[in-house]
Amino acid sequence: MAARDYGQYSGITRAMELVGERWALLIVRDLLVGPRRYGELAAGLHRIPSNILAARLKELQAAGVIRRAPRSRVIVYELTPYGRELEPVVLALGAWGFKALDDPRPEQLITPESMTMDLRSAFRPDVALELPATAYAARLGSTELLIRVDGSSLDVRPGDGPVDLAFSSDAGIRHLISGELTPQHALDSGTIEVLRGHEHLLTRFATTFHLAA
Amino acid sequence: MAARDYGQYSGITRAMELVGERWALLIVRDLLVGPRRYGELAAGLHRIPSNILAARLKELQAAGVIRRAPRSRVIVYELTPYGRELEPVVLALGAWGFKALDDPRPEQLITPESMTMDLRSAFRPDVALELPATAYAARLGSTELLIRVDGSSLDVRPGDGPVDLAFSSDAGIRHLISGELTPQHALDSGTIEVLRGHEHLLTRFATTFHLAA
DNA sequence: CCGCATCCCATGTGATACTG
DNA sequence: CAGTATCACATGGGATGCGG
Repeated sequence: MAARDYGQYSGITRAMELVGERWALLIVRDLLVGPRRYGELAAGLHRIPSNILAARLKELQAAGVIRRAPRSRVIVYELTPYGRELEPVVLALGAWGFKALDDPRPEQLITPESMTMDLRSAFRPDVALELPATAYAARLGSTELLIRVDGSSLDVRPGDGPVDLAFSSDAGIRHLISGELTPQHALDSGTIEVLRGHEHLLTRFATTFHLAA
Repeated sequence: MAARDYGQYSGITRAMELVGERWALLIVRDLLVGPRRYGELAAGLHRIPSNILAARLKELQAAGVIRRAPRSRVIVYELTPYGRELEPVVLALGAWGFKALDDPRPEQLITPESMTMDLRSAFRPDVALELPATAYAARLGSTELLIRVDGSSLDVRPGDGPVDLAFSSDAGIRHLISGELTPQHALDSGTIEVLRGHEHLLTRFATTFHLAA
């Protein structure tokens, strides 16, 4: 149960002891989107065995990363302030791993939480600041997200609504975000289909969410 | 041998599949300091079993994170350009874990590589830019580092030399870096002993290397 | 000697079943 | 719904061997 230690006294080894075990940072990732119940975490990480989820939740509590909060008679897990300080770590990992994505295999799912954090990883606040506030609705597979960019702030949540640009896409959208695919090519190839709004807003999207190689 | 996957299509899960296994990011950390031979890696990560080190090196090569390079008739491992892009991840993890350090246990070692990366984690380029170029020599336990700050750039390497301030310290230096301890208190309590140079340069050190809580 | 490979055992993980 | 219990198995840890 105790996190095996590395026999070194350093910041990185300490971090690995606290959140380095399998699944731990994915739990943190999902909790960065918002507080979640046990069942919601299990659903978002659909391959995690329940005993492992239970074990990780205990370890992360002991490490001071998460806490159980009673919200209106149900138990939810949420990050502590210290746990929330893992956001730069998760975003950096997401940005790095995003570039190594290849075509999705059929059994690989996209959850609202994972897609939200991927968008946060790719978000460029400095670029967004120069652009007018814009709302997007994006659909990948079965997950629909409402993406609101206003100044340098980003808000992502599940669902749909009145937006400036609504589009659906397949996983090829990663090439748009990495700059390997122009918005026009993404449209021509059918990777992205605009449902509502002006196509030219896709360029704004691609500059707002961008991970250079 | 194949990294077990998480069944999700996202940047973070991809990253965890590539570098999420035990010891992997510590190997990356040490290689961020510079190319290393097999034996040097094994020495720097003194608790790693040799079979695990060999397995990780193969996996990291397959992942495109590291490569074997022949240097003057010996084999060294070094990061690929893509592997070097893990630096923000390692620094963020180091900065986060550093704050969770408590007193070192007797079996915990400080290696030149771990200390170098901890210093890089705490380095404030924007602060350093406003200060005159300064060279420090720091000793913690048996590791001696020569730390050169010039403008916004930082150079750390093992050894000693002519510096503006030379000091030795125990692990209590973490309180100086986190701001819980003033330079004066660090000196008074014996946590830090100035060997050469002016004591007031310790304040400069503490503002250059700082991790706010 | 360095750079691994092999062996064996302890531990962590995964799948499933089960309970308050 | 929120976990526990159980058991088979994969991985990690430590010692040792071995070829170039």
